[in-house]
Amino acid sequence: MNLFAEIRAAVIGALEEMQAAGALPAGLAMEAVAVEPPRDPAHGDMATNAAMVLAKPAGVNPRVLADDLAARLGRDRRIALAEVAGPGFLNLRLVPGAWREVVKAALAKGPDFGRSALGAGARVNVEFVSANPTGPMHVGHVRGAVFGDALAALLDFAGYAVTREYYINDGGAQVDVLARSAYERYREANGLEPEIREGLYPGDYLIPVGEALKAKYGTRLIDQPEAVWLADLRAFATEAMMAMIRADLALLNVHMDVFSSEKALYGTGKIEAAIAALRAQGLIYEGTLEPPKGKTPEDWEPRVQTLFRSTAHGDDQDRPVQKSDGSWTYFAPDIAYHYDKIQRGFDQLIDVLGADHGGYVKRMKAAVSALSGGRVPLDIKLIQLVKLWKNGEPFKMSKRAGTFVTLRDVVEQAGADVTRFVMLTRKNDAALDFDFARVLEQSKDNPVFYVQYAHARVRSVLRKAAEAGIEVTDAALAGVDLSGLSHEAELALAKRIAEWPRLVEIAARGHEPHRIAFYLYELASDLHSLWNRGNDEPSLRFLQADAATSQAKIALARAAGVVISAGLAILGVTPAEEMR
RNA sequence: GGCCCCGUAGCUCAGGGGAUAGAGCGGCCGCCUCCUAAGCGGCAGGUCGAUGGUUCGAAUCCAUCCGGGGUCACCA
Repeated sequence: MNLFAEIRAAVIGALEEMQAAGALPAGLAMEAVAVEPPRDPAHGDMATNAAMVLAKPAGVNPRVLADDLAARLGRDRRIALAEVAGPGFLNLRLVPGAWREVVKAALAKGPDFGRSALGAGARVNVEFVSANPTGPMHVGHVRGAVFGDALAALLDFAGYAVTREYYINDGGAQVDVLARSAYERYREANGLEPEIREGLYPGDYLIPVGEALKAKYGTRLIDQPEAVWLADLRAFATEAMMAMIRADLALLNVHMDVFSSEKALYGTGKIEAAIAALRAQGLIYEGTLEPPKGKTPEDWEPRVQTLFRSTAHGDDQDRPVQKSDGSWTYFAPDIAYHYDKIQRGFDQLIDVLGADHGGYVKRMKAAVSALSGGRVPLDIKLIQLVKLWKNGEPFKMSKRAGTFVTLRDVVEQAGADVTRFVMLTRKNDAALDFDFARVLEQSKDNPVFYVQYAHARVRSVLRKAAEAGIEVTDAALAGVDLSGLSHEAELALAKRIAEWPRLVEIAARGHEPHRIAFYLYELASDLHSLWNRGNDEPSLRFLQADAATSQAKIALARAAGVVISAGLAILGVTPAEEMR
């Protein structure tokens, strides 16, 4: 039940009546008509801009239009008052019963309250993390992992068929480096001195891989040329790294549906097929790129390469897909990978990438646009940096110096719930400060505890009520007479609950899971506020002497709890039962 | 130099065509014999980076500029 959508439908219905009555011309575009909560509650419960938006195209005085609309909406039994205000807003005040219906709906639908049909089952592929399989995940990956997972959950809740996918970059030179690094650890496991040369991965995490290689190969590979072992070790070490990465993701409660391999695109004709598809559209040609404008690199020299005419689809410059020696650039398998996603039948693609991939956005969108004939939209969400702080000091991370903060470090210190919530309490395109001291403090500085506390308070009320012999199952509460809920503080909470389905759709449309976190904070605030009103006004406490009165108030609290828990589920955070 | 992101209260950030721009922290003043005070109420604090433009209406859209960050051809 989305009350805002329902009232909007009533507004549209009234406008159509006016068209039928000849008060408005036929064929008006109604998309811009909105029904929203006004910024100032004094203006009412909902406001519509219909008169202002339609006055000009209809050629009607906005005041006349608004008055007519107000009279018609006033007959709706859910609307107590419809009045024209300000520059032409139509402010609506709903009867208390409308809000009580929302509370009932929340209790009846439970965790599914707010679930939307917005996506209409459209298939969406969310690709995220895709960390190189060369070591454990570090803090830099955490935000993208949490964001992608929450976005996927949000889209699922909004009615999309979602696939969570990880693209394994196992085709490039970095896995050769990994294999050579693992080889040195293998030699070490056999009692030899490892030669961790400059450019190899020095991390301790490869020591167990060396041991495993010894167990598998014994001493057979020692002093053998690279050509003998490179391919095998690449596969072995990559698999070991992916096992580690899966375990790291599990610590954050992130679980992928599909792992796709870059390597699997080579030698199978997939890259060739993707490039051929572009070539068929005349988008592949041999040519020489202009040097970058303004600042030409010292060693710039013109080169003839195979280029993708990405400028035909909005890019600033055409992009090479083959190097001058004929081998593929990194871009070619990426094109093939996205082509594969299109061919698997997805209606929408989303890539979650680090902000350092900004320069990559236009070319990838161009490729997807060309390969799907403009059918499949690609949204690329760039995740800004996380700056680590510890006790007010910037916490520097350097692979070389060995001060390497892993995902595991973060989760083991802060916990998955806190980590996830904090990472999601910010827009993806704004940088995020992550202060260990503050996050570990478990104080009110930390919004996750504030929201958790609200949920715990609801659970506490339910426990107390049950002890007092009041029936508080969701089924019982959903059938309770709610007419006792009439105080403005109680209705304020019900109104916030009513915003939840609308908020879900806004967040899903914009691919903005952070809106869920901010909404939950506001909902928690309303609950805490009502709770404290009970200190001064005993009639506002949830537990009353009379069981029936208690049930109505508890139904409201429980409805808030239902929404908090549904929202936290999208964020991947466990709701707290109690905070002791 | 090109492209992308950011610029809103002392600090950290929401709001991204709508009415008098919000929250947390920090500061000041209050609230526990009462469902958990990890909470609540109040006060102070703003030329929404700047200038033009579009619009009935701009923090929001467009242009230019100024700050900050990222990125820029055989690395993925």
